Amino acid sequence: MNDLALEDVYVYLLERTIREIKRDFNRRLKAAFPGLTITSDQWVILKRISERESLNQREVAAVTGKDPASITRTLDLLAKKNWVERQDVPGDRRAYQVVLTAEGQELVEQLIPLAQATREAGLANVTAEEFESLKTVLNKIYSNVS
Amino acid sequence: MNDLALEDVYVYLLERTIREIKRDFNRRLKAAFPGLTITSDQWVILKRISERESLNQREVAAVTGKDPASITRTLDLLAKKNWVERQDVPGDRRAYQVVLTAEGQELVEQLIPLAQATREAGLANVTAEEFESLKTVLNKIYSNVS
DNA sequence: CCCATAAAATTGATATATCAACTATTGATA
DNA sequence: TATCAATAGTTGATATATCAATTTTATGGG
Repeated sequence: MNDLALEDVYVYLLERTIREIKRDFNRRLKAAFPGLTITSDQWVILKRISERESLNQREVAAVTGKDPASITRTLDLLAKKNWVERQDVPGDRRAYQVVLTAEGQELVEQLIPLAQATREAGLANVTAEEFESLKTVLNKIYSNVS
Repeated sequence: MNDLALEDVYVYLLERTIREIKRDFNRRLKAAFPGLTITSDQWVILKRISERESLNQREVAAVTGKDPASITRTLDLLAKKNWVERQDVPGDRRAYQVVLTAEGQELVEQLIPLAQATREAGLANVTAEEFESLKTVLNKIYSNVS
């Protein structure tokens, strides 16, 4: 990082990219569903929950790549909005099963096209090879530093 | 994002990578300088300031890719630790010039090798072509969503 | 069966991000 | 030159991340 041009500071590029992706998602959200307040982080959690029969918070953390502590707090928000519910797990009183409410289900269905469009817009003109390379490099870096 | 395998959710890959890079930096920091408490975000700001003769907070925001509001608050922390100083700008009473203190200078000098090592470790076994491709794709995505 | 240890979730402290509102100042222009 | 828009910075509200500590419950080995 010693006097590198900004474009060679890959952490900077990564952060900038993520920031803009999230901003893009929020913009689209606001345009398509004015009045709806959901963050992209909340969306990811809802979406991942919707993909499973049942999962506990630990698993939500795993499938979203987030910290269990963050999950606890974000689920509180999502529960307050009546999009998710914590249910007791038979046989393990430490854990909760996290499920979408009917309202949460409906919301996810509504937002899926927007999420897909956002993804496609982000990857427009990125070739399949480039995308593969992106994944390869990110995985390399990830395992290098893990 | 519709039922994509996790590894194809590139936002997930990006976030995961950044998170682990920062964690790696913090681990190395703690190992090499136990007792020193500086976050990787603070480090980036210090380093960027050290590279210029003088810059105002707006410019600090620009060269770090961070929000002016975040810069204000992080500079407060850095000033409290006596690593940076806000100086009046002659001719513009709205702005501050941000400079490192002697102590801040020294700290930056000390940490540069660690930052370089962290960078190199992260990019180990990433080829030059792969790195170029990474930059290309991130820039493409960035401009797609901006 | 007991106990040590692990696991699931929560909480607290702190740092950062985002966006909007706000203050103070500057600059452009009518 | 009076005014109004733009700029630099701060602040408030809210969301999220991280790490450590804590609580409650499970579990495996003796």
